[in-house]
Amino acid sequence: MPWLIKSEPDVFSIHDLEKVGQEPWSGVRNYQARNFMWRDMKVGDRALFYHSNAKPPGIAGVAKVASTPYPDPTQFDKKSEYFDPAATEEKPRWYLVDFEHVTTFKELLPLETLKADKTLSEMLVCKKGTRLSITPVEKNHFARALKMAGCGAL
DNA sequence: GCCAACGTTGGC
DNA sequence: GCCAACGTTGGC
Repeated sequence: MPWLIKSEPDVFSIHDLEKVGQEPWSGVRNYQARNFMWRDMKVGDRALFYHSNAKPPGIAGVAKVASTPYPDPTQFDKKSEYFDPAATEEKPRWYLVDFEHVTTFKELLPLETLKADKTLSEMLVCKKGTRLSITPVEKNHFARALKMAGCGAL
């Protein structure tokens, strides 16, 4: 199943992912988003990489799931901003997967463009008040986004 | 910087 | 288990 993952480019952008190649998607502290990673994501699944809180916001490229889920190590790290005192190694609360870089779009596909598109405006990320950092994406939306970004099939 | 949307927390 | 208060997200 295709996905959309959000990241603030000031914190971690598609270019950062391209540089490191692969990255543990740590810091997700929302149960719904966690459940997607923990329960529904499969190795090889593609994800649109969305730049949020950016000027302009939009889809910046594509990543793919590169690991099975495992406990987010930052929940055990007292020095991390993502530390969760309620989580233990025996009973972790937060899980993550690794993402691997697939493609950086030549040009960002802006939110404004998505909203103006009949098909893509149906995506959750286009709807008002969708704060979820990970959302499932319909196959045809995924394909349409790639097409609009000038990428063929990946 | 504003504020609407919405998830989480905690008192009861 | 309700719900008000609070915190965060994220576009504008």
